[in-house]
Amino acid sequence: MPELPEVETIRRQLVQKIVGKRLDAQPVINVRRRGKILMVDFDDGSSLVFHLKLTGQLIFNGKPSPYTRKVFNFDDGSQLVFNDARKFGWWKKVKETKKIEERFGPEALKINLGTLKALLQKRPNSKIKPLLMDQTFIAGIGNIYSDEILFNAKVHPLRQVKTLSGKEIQQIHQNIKKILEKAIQHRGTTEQYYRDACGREGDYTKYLQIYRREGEKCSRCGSIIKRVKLAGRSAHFCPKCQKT
DNA sequence: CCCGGCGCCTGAGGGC
DNA sequence: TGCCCTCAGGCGCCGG
Repeated sequence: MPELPEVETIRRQLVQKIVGKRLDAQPVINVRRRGKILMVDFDDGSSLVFHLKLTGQLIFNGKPSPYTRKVFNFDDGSQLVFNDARKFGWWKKVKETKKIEERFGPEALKINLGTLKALLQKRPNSKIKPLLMDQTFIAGIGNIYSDEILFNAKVHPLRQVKTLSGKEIQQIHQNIKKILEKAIQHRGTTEQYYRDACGREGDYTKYLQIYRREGEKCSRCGSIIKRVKLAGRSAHFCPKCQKT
C-alpha cells in the first residue's frame, strides 16, 4: 500500500525522469507530493493528480500489463504507465491543486512536536492509531507505518489520546520522522503490489517489526505479536511492549 | 466527537 | 487439481 515513503520514492524518481518533458504539448515543470497524493505540475499551473490507493503503480517506461489502466506518452517517446489491479486508484487533471491540498493535515515529515501536541489536544477521546491514519489530521501515514511507529514508540494502537504521557507523544513524534525517513531511504515497503517508478520493489519490507507479523515473536521482548481489527483494518502490536 | 459499517474491486489463500 | 468462499484495505459516506 503506497503511503508517504512509497509515494515520495516515486516522486523523487519522476522528478529526474519527466521534468522538462512534454505531455500533450505541455511541459512538466515539477512533481510534488502531499500526503499520499502525487502531483505532476505543468507550466500553465494545471496538474495531473494521482492517488495509488491500495495497488496502484506508476512505472516509468513500464511494460503494459493486464492491470494497465492508462499510459501517458511524453514527447520524446518515453511513457508513464499507471497500473492498478484493484481499481481503487485514480488520477485526474485539475486547473490547480489548492482545493485538494487543503483537505489534508500537516505533512507527517514536517510536523514539529509542539504542533503535534496541540493537534492531539483537540482529539482527546480518539484512539491513537486511527488518528495517525486520518489524512485530515496528519498527512501520509497509513496502516503499515502507523503500526511500525506505535510499536517503536511503545504505545498500544488503541490507546486514547488523553491517556498519552508527554514522553509517549515525544516518542510517537520522533518515530514518525525516524521510520518514514528510513523507509524512504530503502525505497518503501513492498507487500505485494508496490513498485517504485523504476519497477523495483521496496527494501523496507525486511525492516518491518510488527506489521503482518501476527503470531511471531516480538523482536524486543519475545512475546507473541497480536492483531486486532478496528473499523475493517488490522492493527498489529506486542501485548507486552505496548500496554493499553 | 467518535465509532462502526458499507461499498468500491479483485487477487490470494484456505478448506474441501 | 480446482472450485468456492472469505478477506484485505484507503477512503468517502452514512447512521447511531
